[in-house]
Amino acid sequence: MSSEDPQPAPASPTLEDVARVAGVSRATVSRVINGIRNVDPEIQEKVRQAVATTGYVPNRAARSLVTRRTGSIALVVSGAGGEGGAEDPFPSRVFGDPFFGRVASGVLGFLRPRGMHPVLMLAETAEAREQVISYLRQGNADGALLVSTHPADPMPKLLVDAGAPAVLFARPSRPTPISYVDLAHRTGGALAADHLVSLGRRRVATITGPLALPAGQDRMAGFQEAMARHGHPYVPVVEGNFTHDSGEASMQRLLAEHPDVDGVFVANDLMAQGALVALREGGRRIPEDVAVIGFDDSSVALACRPQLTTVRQPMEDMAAEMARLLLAHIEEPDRRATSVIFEPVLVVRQSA
Amino acid sequence: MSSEDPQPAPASPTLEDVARVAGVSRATVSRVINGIRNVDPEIQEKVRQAVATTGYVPNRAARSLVTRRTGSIALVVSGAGGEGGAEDPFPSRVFGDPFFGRVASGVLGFLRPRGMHPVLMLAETAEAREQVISYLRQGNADGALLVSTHPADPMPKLLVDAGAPAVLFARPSRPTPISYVDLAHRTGGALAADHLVSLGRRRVATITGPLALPAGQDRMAGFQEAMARHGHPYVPVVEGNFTHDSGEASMQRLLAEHPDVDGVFVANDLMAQGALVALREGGRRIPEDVAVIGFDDSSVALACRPQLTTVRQPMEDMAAEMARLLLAHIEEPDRRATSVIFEPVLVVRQSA
DNA sequence: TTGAAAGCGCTAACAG
DNA sequence: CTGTTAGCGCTTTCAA
Repeated sequence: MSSEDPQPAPASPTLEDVARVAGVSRATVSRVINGIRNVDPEIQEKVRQAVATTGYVPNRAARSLVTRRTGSIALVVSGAGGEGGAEDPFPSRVFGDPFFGRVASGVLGFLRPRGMHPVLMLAETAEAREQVISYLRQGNADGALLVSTHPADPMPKLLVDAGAPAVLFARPSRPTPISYVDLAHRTGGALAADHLVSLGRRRVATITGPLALPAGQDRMAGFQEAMARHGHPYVPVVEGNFTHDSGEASMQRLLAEHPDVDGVFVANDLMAQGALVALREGGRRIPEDVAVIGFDDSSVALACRPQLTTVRQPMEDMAAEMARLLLAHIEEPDRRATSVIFEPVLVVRQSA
Repeated sequence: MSSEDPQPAPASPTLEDVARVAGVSRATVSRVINGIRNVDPEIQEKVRQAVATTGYVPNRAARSLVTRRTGSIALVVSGAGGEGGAEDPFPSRVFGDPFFGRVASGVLGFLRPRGMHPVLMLAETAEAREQVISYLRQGNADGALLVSTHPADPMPKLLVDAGAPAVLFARPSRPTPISYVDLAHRTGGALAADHLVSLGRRRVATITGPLALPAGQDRMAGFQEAMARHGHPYVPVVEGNFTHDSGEASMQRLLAEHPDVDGVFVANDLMAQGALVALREGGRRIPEDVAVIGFDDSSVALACRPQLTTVRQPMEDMAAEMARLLLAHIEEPDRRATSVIFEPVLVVRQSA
């Protein structure tokens, strides 16, 4: 009541301490803490008191050791590539992409209420990939969520071989027995085509993503097929790589080769932003002269002038679904690989 | 040599297994694995062999339990706010900001070679903040890196009170005995002023960040002071909030109130991008009619047309320094709080 | 230089 | 419904 005894080491209290204070056994305290029934309500109350007065928090390492669960999952962003130069801009590039933010946000939203946490990892070199696998094998994380940025990414196979629970964002380029969440990219492309046609555009073209990527292929194919259905079997195509600059360059090429183009479907918003720049420099008014449709509905769609009409990918929902699937795989290790496909929707703004 | 015996459960090998194969004790294997000297080279070799043949990887939970180290650190992005609506866009917003990507990238670059990993956490509500503290107390992470987005953020104090090793990005608004890494914002503002003056601009204005934030204050003050030194004691000011939209709106106001403005210093690139839009709509040519200088040198600076002249903040280096400081605090718990201030540099492009 | 043994803090049978 | 008893896999004195 007067002075504090100098505690030599305020080592955090353990189950043992709580048990002593509550006058019960460690096991009982453990039961109360883990919400296992079959504990006398009165004793439960006494334990809760003791927890409060001691300021007890369970030690996760000790718990993990026996439960073989960590409550963490790895959130892996992978590329391909063997070595990667000393000054590889890969990390900045990928985390800087608004894409990643939405994935992180969706994952966190699902994981957090469940007391789980994502550990950020990069897997862009062979060494980094080994590190991820080893991390999982050490039991640092219960499973992995993988966002792959390269068609030749060896990571999916490595995860399968390691027997680690895992879920991919997007279908792997090579068939792999692994769960994934994806978007109906073809439908997205078709949505864009239908809208351009309904706007009366007839001389349309498309700037695609990397065609080695299923998403790149499918957005283009969906667009072409729908245009064909509308009686336009031939659509000029320029392949981009999803960056702002490639969008600008591709649009310049398109303009040079097809100066009369009146509508463009661009496979992501970042490239569409670049395309807008090229169009303006080419003296085109948007959407009067050329209508532009992007893809993703990322934050840049709103930053564009005019604001981008775009095919929305519900990234947060997709990411949450990935987390949900992963937890299911963790609960039930022999679960079969599943895929969940989301439907895109067209968001009409000012560019088309 | 012919067929594989069906292993009932290929439970991962333990130290015990390796010891048996190598014909030594657990303790010796442990020593070899942890690189402790005083082990006979021959035995070392034998152990290494055994590790290889068994495919052993140390179990981190077991190790943590005794070492009291996890090899993880929390990377916390915090706001303020008590509750946060059901559909709080905070997570998307913050992770979508190119800012966050660069921090993550810098942190990862430093941590990875040291075998440590960041766990992503959000702390935007009272509940979430408690979760972070509890996470640290449970020994899930050895310390925390905090990126605060709000001047009234209670997180710094909570961390100090919890006695957790922690390092902040940016000086806390309220004096707090905690280490942080920051930028010489005043110098940055001065750099912008000097450049505008050297360009012959005399009717300059500034769009600031939130003035409740030290960074917002300091960038403005540095700019004003330098302008005063150049003989321009009065500079029109409009306060923005670091978003694209607020940049656009602020510029519109500036244009209405000071139609003859010929130079603007905008406190971040995102707002500068918005300002560019407003200027173009106002019929101004950039940089001929109005020179614009941004701040950060984020990816949007390059996406702007014309490309933004901007004050570069070496985010990746700053983030790496945060990680370095944090590890120092973890190694040496009684270490005094330190601050490290980085110098900004002006990156001249086309907008000024 | 090496081994034996004692835990780290917790959960999970198994009795009672 | 509660307590006793084994460990989980590792590091780390302490002896030898």
